[in-house]
Amino acid sequence: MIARRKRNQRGQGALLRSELITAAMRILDRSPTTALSLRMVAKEAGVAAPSVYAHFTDVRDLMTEIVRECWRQLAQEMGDGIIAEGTGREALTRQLCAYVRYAMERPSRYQMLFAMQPMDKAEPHDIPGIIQPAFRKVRDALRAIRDAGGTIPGENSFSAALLVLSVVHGRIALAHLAPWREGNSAPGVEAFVAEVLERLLRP
Amino acid sequence: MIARRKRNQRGQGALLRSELITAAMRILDRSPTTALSLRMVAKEAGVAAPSVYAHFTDVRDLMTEIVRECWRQLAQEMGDGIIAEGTGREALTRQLCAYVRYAMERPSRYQMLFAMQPMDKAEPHDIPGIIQPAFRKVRDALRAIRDAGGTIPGENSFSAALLVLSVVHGRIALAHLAPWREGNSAPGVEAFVAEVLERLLRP
DNA sequence: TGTACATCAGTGAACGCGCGTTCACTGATGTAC
DNA sequence: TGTACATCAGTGAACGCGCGTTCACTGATGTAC
Repeated sequence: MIARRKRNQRGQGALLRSELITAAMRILDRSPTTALSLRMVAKEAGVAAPSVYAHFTDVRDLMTEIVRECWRQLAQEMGDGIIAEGTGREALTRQLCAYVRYAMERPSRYQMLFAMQPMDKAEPHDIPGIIQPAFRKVRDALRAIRDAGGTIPGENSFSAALLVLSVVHGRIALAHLAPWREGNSAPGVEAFVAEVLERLLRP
Repeated sequence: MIARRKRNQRGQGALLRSELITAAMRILDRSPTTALSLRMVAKEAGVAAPSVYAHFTDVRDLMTEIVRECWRQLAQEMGDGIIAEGTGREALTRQLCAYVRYAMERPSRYQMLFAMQPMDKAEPHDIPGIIQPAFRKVRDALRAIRDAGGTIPGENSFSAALLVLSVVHGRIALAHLAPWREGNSAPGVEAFVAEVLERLLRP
């Protein structure tokens, strides 16, 4: 049983918002599913279901913010990888290995990233905005490689990043379908990515 | 309203099984969602919910067979592409274009392929078996290219196929996140794949 | 040729469940006088 | 310093819904005699 939560102090009501999101992360890390619900998240946070409405307009808003948080975390772990010194190519490799590790160690969180249905054309959608933190990191690394005189696979850093992320995500998705197969472990996929990168950055 | 279906003749009860699966396909083609339910499928087939149990042990069995059918169709469309004559490389390109077209024109069906959660380790799972029809087609085409003296990207046709399918699936998944963006249309993705293939098959 | 019966394909009602959302509320905490 | 009051964070009960699954059943169709 989840312990009943102590209510926030006056003026600190907004804290519940982030507590709800981290509760969602705990659920995702614990179970191999993408099927989150508002009630599950509220329960995990130790709060009654209606309390969610003080911080999110509806269940879709909640889910969107959870996905956004997943992308933000992924981008951050990719960023952490790049802080260490090294050439552009090494930096890119570290970045993508961080990406693969995130995806393989937290499969449910990763699957959330791509589970979002594109919304109605009528209402404003900013899936690109949600994805950008991670995409930009790869594009910038490729740009650095090109500016240092290296070869990148594509006309510009944008299309090169699209290719690189396609192959990395595609490989991860296939690995997730059959995680028990040899080669589909985290190190297996990392090795695959390193090898492909080597091939793609060859002049 | 779905018309109430005429019951099958005696001895033809098994027909309902395939009718249920094609009903599921109709739902997927009509709506941009992967959230199928047993009751939705039964209703679309013009049948009461309990009737499903004569042909599938439970909802999971039904869903598994629906996914299997999606893979089978995909493999078939890829096969149709290869019947025409041409070099191995042309055949592979046509095959992958068929793959891309299937994914872009029937996004919900395509998303089903990857929405299956890997099942409990305890029970037998044959996701690889489900995927194989499509995977083998690509591997065989690559094998033919190599046997004809061409270069393939990887030590053997299996790892080359893994690379090729990774990049194709990855690109499609990214396109599906933002289908309204230029370049994420079916022809845009087909062009991307053709370009990448050209690069990967270069000696 | 007629009729009783077995089989088969499928139904209708019901179950308990979790879902998103609403509403009026509670009770602690700070503020004004 | 004491007290009335407003605000704030969150609750409990209820709603209607669709879900998967069960059960006893119905009614058409073929078969045996």
